[in-house]
Amino acid sequence: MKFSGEYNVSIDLKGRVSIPASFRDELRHDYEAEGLVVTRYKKGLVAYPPSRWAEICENVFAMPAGPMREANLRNRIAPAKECSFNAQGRIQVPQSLREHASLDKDVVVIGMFEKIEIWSQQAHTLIAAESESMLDDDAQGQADLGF
Amino acid sequence: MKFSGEYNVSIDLKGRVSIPASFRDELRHDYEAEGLVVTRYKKGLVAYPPSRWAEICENVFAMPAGPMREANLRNRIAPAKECSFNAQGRIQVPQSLREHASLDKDVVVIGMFEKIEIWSQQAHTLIAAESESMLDDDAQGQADLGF
DNA sequence: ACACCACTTGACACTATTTGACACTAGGAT
DNA sequence: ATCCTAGTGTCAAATAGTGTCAAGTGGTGT
Repeated sequence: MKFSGEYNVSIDLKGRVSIPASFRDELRHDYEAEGLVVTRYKKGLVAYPPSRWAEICENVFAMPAGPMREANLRNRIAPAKECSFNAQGRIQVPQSLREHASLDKDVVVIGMFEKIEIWSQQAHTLIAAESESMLDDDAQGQADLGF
Repeated sequence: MKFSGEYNVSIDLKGRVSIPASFRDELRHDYEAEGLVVTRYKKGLVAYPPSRWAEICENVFAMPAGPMREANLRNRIAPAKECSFNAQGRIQVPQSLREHASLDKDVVVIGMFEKIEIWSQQAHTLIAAESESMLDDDAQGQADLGF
């Protein structure tokens, strides 16, 4: 049922991140993929099944030339790397992406249905707090949604 | 799979820049080239496989005489230099180009499909932050693209 | 509560790639 | 002619990435 759940995982000393088994199963069964395409996203990273990624690329390539297209190419498409799982279910995240997301030891991996987000624990705490206060401020919206 | 990925590389004390092995492989296999043509581009540099560069030159030469053609000749075609790899996979970037892009110690090399961009770390941080804030401000656009 | 099992993590050895260093060459200026 | 600077070729050290093993961890079912 798509990627979901929040996992604290660790990164080994060479920069490999363990991807939870449930996500790997999901990928194998629903996408027939043995890897993920990882790229920058805000102060963290996102990962997509390769087939999803191909669609996104199409969309970006189809944009009219201009600063928006440039920005997407430079900050999303260009830094992306396809990473495959090793025997233990880890992916090697390239150094530049690790640095971008300040991944050092503890990382949080979150299933977001179509995509998977990867954050440093600090960054995740921050963004989660931000989101929480947005929700707090919108009690009506929450109620309307049925929460 | 064309050039892609973002790499932090360093420049040696004589002005040679290491080109990532993956780009060199790509060049060898898809372009049968052992070097790159480097030229100015905004506040940084771009590098093209020689065969691509030849096409670009054709296009510029074919332009009708006028200030636009002049500008392209002066700022893109004229400063270009074909650089070949040394045994360690480095290219010697001419001084004038190094100065133009303020390359001193840490440089960022980015695969942009048909071309490769080369920035000083500072310049890249700047331009990436700019692009990121553009993307942030256009949440709808990002969603439409599938991100 | 216990034993079991699957998953995650740390570690290590090995390979590939990148980097710093140094000696050497060519060309320009004095 | 000689000095100085910029560039070249090459070596070897350092760093980064890969594959794999085995110990740890947490969850499951009985």
